This record gives sequence, C-alpha cells and structure tokens, in this order.
Amino acid sequence: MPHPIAMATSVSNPCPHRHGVSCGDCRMKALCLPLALELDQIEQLDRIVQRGRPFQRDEYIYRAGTEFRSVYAVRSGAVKTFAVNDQGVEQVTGFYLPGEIFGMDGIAHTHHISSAIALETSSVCEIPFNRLEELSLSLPNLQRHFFQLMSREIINDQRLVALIGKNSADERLATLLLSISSRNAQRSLSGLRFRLPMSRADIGNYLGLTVETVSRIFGRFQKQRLLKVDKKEIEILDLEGLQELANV
Amino acid sequence: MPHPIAMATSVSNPCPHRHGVSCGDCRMKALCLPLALELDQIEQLDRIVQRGRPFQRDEYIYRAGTEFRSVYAVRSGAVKTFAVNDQGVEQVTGFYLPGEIFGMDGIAHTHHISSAIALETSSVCEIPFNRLEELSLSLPNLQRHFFQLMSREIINDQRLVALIGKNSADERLATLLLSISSRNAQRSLSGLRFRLPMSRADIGNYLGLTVETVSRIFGRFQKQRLLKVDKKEIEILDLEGLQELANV
DNA sequence: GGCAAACCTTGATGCAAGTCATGGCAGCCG
DNA sequence: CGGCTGCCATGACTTGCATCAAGGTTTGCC
Repeated sequence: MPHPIAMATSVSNPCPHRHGVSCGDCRMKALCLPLALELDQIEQLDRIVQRGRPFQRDEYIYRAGTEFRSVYAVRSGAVKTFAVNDQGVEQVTGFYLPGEIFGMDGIAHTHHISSAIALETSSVCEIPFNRLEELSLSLPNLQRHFFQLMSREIINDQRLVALIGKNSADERLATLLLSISSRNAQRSLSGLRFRLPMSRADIGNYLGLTVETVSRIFGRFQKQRLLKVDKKEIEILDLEGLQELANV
Repeated sequence: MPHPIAMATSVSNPCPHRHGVSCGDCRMKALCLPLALELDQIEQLDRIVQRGRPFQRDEYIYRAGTEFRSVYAVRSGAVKTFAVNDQGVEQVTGFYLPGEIFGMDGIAHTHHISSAIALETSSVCEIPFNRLEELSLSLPNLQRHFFQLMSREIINDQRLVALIGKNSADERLATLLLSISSRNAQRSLSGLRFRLPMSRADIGNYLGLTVETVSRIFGRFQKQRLLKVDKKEIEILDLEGLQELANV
C-alpha cells in the first residue's frame, strides 16, 4: 500500500497548490500546502510518514502516559484530544478534521500527557517525531513549517481561552460551528451542511458548558432559524446571523 | 555592554546547571538550562541574542500589526501579552517572569497578532527569529529545545482553557497565585512572599473574571487566613489550603 | 497643598448557566 | 418481542458571578 503523500504525488489529476505537483485528494494539505517544498523534498518527507489501518470509533490513537514518539495527521474521519486531571475530570483540548495535525503537545515530554481517540472511523498518518526532527535539520522549509504549525496551535488555544473566558454560551457554540463549517469548506466540501462528528457532551466539555446548555442552544438556534439540526447533521440557514453571534 | 549569556558565562561564581559553565544570575536558565549545549554552542547562541535598554512600565515590547522579527526572553521585571479582537475587547494571553520566553505566537505569521507590554521596568533579551532558525539547523539540541518550548506553551494554554472552563473563580485565582509563587521559587527567591506585578484588572482579564470578583476573592482569601494581601504584595499563609483549591 | 485620574474595595441586585429531574428515542441483545 | 443503555431534549429550580453603583485609597501633577 502506497504512503499517503507518495500516493498523492503519483495521482494524475492536477493540483492547485504552489508546489506544482498533483496531490490527489489534498488531504495532506496541512503538510503539503504551506511547505513550498520541492518535489524531491516532498518525497523525502513522504518516506518517514507511516499509515496503518484505520481507527474505529472510540479507539485510542495514543494514550496519556505512554511514550511520545510521533505526531499525527488526520486523513479522514475526526479525532478528539483530551487530558484528564488528578480528580479524573476530562478536558477536551481539540477536535481535528482531515488535513489537520495533532499530538504536538507531547513534544515537551517523553510521555504523552493527553490522549487522542477517533470520533468515527478515521485514517491517520503517523509522523515519527525524531525522524521529523532529523529531516528538519536538512530542510529549512520543513523546520519553519513546523514552527509555524505549533505557533498556530498556540494561537488557536489562546483564541479558545478568550472565547470561553469572555463570551456567552450562544457565542461559544456559534463560533465552534462556524469553525467546523469553514474547516470543512476548505476541503471543498459544502461548508453550510456538515456532520458534527462529536457528541453534545464533547462539545460542552470543549466549550466549558454542560450538555444541557449545549442542547438548549441547539434548540434555540433552530427556533431562531439560524440552523437546521437533525441529530448530528447540521445545516446553517442564516450564516450572517451566526457570524454576528460569533463576532466573526 | 556584554550580551546576557556571554556575561553569564564569563562571571566567576559557580553554576549548578549541567552545561557546566558558570551562568551568573541564572536568569537565562530558560534558554541555558534545558539545552544541554556545549560551551561553544552556548557562545554561538549568545552571538545572536540582543539586549537593548530596559523597558519602562506600560512600554510596548512589540505591537500587534507590526512585523514579526524576534522572540523575547525576560531577564528582569515582568511582561504581559494580550490580543485585541475586532470589537476592541482585550484578552490577556500570558504573564511572563524572568527566565521565560514570549512572542512565539508571532511565528505563524509575518506580523504580530498580539502585543506585549512591560508591567514594570523590565529588561528583555531579543532573539532574532530568522537567526535562531538558521542556528537551529546546525544545533539539533537547539531545534529540539525550541520545539519543546513551544509545546510547553501549548500545554500551558490548554491548562488555562481547562481552568477557565471548569473551575470556579476561587480555584482560578488560587491556581494563578500558586503558579506565580512557584515560578518565583524556581528563581530561588522566596516562593511564599512575592509581588504581583500586574493589576487586578489584568488578573481578571486573564482568568475570565471581572475586577470586582478578583478583589472580593482576595478579600475572602485574607479572611480565611489563606493569604496576607497588601496591595500587590502577597504572602501565602496556608499553602495547603490554596493547593486544595487549585487541585494542586 | 489640592485636585484629578487610576486603581481598588464593598454592597445590592439580576441573570445566565449550572443542577436536578424526567421523558423520548434509537440501537442492541438475550 | 421487551427491556436495557446511551444520547439527547426540556422543564423547574438554584446559584455564582456579572453588573451597577458608590466610596476609599494611591499617585501624580499643577
């Protein structure tokens, strides 16, 4: 079975990205797109990326306490990461969609401090971190890209702090929905109709709200004709209305 | 005027750290200590670090919107970083004490998205980022160290999300006080008596609380004999009591 | 000194979201 | 089938913190 990027670069349909090679379904764009790597450099990167069998729903990609070895890229499906504190309280720290990278919080330690599980059947690329480090020494673009990737993660987390610390429950949920919507849209799927891969409980946990509150707000948004909600299927009916809530 | 690390390595009093050279007041330990660099490597790093005049209270180290060029290390004093959203609402994203590095959220973009200002008279080392990147290509330890530094920032932000999303006002403030206390203690100052360099408003902003709430909790903690509070001077009277609140 | 501005404290009141409780619905299995 | 379990929705009630308001303290400046 070909490696994901090798597969991508060998597919014949054209790719709009500036590295000028075809990249198939573009699911690795989080790695490919901003890199501006030469073709032979992409091939070098590809050589260290590993893909295993898909993960089933609720299956762990890694567990807190186990040795840190790799970071991961979502190819399909969805993943949540979460930490459990001393009192056993779980905190969801992120949702990751196709093309996104997770596991960077493990870099600081020899062992994982958080866990990652698949929210639905998901295929995931594993990128061994020591090999990535080595390769980064000879590919300045790759090094820079990874610094930027981590910086973006920091910015996201800081935005989340602001969202939770300063915004109402309505605003928090609206912001999350728009975020997921636009992340789906970037993969050129319809942005306004999408499936929420996570439970109401996960959403509430992530946003610092209770399940009941999340549920009530979904109900209210539907009454206000902002959304059409059918279990996990979401359709945004009034994009501007939501954006006003989310303060864009 | 010597560069900070150069100065550090040339000072004669012994240094307990494993790089085996004397390092003066150890204020650069955030950079020196975990690096495990050889002496000549430290000297290489030192060559790119710049130190300017100290910053006065309320003076900007960098401003949102200006070009990103460097990350910074606090040598003395204290710094806060903050972002301002579209509605003009400020969000304090971090407090940085001597030995700590800030400005890593700028790496993802060509321009700063947050600002940093001195909370009191502070001296700060500037580390030009493009030179740091170059040097990291030839010093694997340095590259790894910076990856770890950024990872730690991510972990901190995620902890803050959990703190704000799941904990009461009391718990949030107790946690912040213990954090500052232990960061002071690491610099071998007395950990239980310290000066808060930031205003009540900054604390509230950072923790997702109002000034009034912060003030009330200080009052309550004092009544409960957890703290002795005199304006910005703090003394922890009941460490265990605070730790229980903070869930350690 | 005296005034102004910035910062901090304290009290009274209201509301957003948490808590508790109940019921519906889909999927699963003996 | 009927009962069980997990997830979601909704109502009644409670509460922690924000809001509004007022007063105290410190700092700096004329």
